Amino acid sequence: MPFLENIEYDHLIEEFKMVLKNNGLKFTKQREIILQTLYNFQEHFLPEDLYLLIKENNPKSNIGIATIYRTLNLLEESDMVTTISFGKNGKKYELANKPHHDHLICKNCGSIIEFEDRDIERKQNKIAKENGFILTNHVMQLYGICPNCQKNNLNKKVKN
Amino acid sequence: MPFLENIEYDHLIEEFKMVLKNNGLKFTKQREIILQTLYNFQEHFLPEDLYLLIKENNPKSNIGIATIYRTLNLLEESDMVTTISFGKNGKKYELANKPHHDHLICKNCGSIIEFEDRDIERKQNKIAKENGFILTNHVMQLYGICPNCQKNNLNKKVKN
DNA sequence: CTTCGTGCAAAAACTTTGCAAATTG
DNA sequence: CAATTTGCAAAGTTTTTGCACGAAG
Repeated sequence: MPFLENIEYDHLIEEFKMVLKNNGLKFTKQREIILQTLYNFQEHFLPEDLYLLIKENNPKSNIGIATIYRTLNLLEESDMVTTISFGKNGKKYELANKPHHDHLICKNCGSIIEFEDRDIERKQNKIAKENGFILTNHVMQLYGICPNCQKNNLNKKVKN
Repeated sequence: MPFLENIEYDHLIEEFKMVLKNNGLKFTKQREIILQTLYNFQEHFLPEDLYLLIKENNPKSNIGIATIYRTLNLLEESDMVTTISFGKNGKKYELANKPHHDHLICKNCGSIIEFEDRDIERKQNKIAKENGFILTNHVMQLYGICPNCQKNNLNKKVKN
């Protein structure tokens, strides 16, 4: 059994159980598998992706796509997952448990560098405050060409 | 006739015509109205919003929703509009011709406030430079609860 | 005139919902 | 046990597509 002694994961499950308890909801096998899968694969999932991955990794669990949707909505409402939309692909879900990070993304090769900057975060909080917002999270992605790709060209479907 | 001597708008149209010409496409009345509406209202539109607004402002044009979708996709592929996708509200489109700005988004009602911050931009450039990236653009979205939704206590369906 | 674009309606894709049976607390 | 959850299928939504006619170049 993998991940048996994973404190971080255990903590995540506890947090989930707490959300459920506070809302009179139940901790089911399906909800556990979904959270576990989000944790183990640490990816950005479309509901469909998650559904297929779970089908593959837990063949006997037979989770319906409706349950995936219901659980992702629940996790989103309780801020346990965040959503990002990368271009045309629609909304993708990822666990919100990791320490916050931003992304520097190469438009050519797709490589990603994660970074964190306290000054920017402070400024963001200030801006939110000035607008009366209670800030819950943010997304910051810087797009460009990485050092490796600076000699290459990229193609466009539609020419400008 | 409003907007008759608007150089900025004229430039936008020229840019659009260039994209069309470069791709062997045609400059139609419908495409013009869509671009004009995006320009005049400077909002974040769902396809449906745009459709209804155009129906209201250009009753005789009778543009179909399919044309809205097709044109928005075309504009997106040619980088003339950008999109934001959030929550149940789906993907919103806005013209990309305005000076760069970032977004403060209410997770509850989906309302969007634009802002711009030179300090953050400077810091972003610095980070890119430190990593050897040539920066082309960025996306920064701050998510939270807007003053109005805080007041109405609508902000949490699920308790943590 | 030739090619592309459009509206319409139908189809596809995506998401939610009603329900009876199963599971959880 | 009572209450919630589930899978399924059906019902909503949203977005795309096929087609015949109209418009643009």
